[in-house]
Amino acid sequence: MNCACHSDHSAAPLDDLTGRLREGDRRITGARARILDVLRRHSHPMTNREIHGHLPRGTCDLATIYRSMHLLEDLSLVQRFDFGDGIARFELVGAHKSGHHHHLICIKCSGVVELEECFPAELEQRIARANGFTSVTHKLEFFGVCAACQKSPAR
Amino acid sequence: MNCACHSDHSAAPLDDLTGRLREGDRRITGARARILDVLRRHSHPMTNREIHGHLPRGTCDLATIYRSMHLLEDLSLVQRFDFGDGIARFELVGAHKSGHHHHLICIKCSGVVELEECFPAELEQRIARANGFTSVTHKLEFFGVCAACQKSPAR
DNA sequence: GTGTCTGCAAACTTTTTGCAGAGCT
DNA sequence: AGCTCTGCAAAAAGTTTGCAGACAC
Repeated sequence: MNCACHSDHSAAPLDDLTGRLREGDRRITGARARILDVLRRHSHPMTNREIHGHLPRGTCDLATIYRSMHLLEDLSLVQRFDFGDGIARFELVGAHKSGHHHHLICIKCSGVVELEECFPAELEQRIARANGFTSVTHKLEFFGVCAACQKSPAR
Repeated sequence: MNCACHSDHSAAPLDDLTGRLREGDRRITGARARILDVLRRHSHPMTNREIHGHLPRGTCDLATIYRSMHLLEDLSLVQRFDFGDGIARFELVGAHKSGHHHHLICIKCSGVVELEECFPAELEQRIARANGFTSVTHKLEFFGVCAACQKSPAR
């Protein structure tokens, strides 16, 4: 597999966790481990509320999840996605070979497909150069109707 | 360029306004005309708060702008964009040749460049087919550092 | 005149923040 | 023990909604 990342992705993110947290004088807490646990069991982006809902109730405050996601994002352990509804969604980095990827979302059932395809790099380069921009990246998500929802008349 | 849009966007939006509103038993009101006026003077996506700020104060309530944007969006007179910060932005359809287009946004100064380039249509087709999806569209925005901001050390 | 719109105020949602006590090392 | 983290509650910020009066046709 073509992956520019140097770390061993087969290692569970939890293994990296200790080291990465230590660097920043951060602690390994029950809440953070539990959050990563939920993310590890779901291969698609989740909202903070969804993560909260998948934790045993009373186990972790919603505010703690918001704070944890900021931290985990800074540590590059999770990636933030935006499906256009103004609600942040997070996915574990390493669940897919490369951190950068996109999604195909069903507008009926909200089902998500993880995509390998990406915006052509050399076209992005051309756009950047043509406009004098540097460090150009992109946000890209696809929306459509999945096979199942095409059949169901209602919904 | 690869643009899947079939409609003719060259007609001025205001000309369409009367007809389109009539169809739905809607009125042409001062507030709506004023909002379109502001949008016509700005070629980049604006937030509702920005639109509100550009209107003579006391002229139009923020709630009215929110309601108007929903209406104008339904009538396809305005297009909604999402720059990833959870704030809706709107741009007049017809300000650019094709309704469907994307932006290149400076992460330092928030400057916006309107782009002609689009995600390759036949690659999108392939993604749709490979996953059994139909009616596939996409949201795509680019982020980088503009020429001016590359020079200014601070900021 | 009739039905749609608007302003105002209140509610709702997502996200952030202050603070005191609990937890990790 | 020392500093970080968490829960709770309150506060931002964007957006939506109910209602009575104003306005378009």
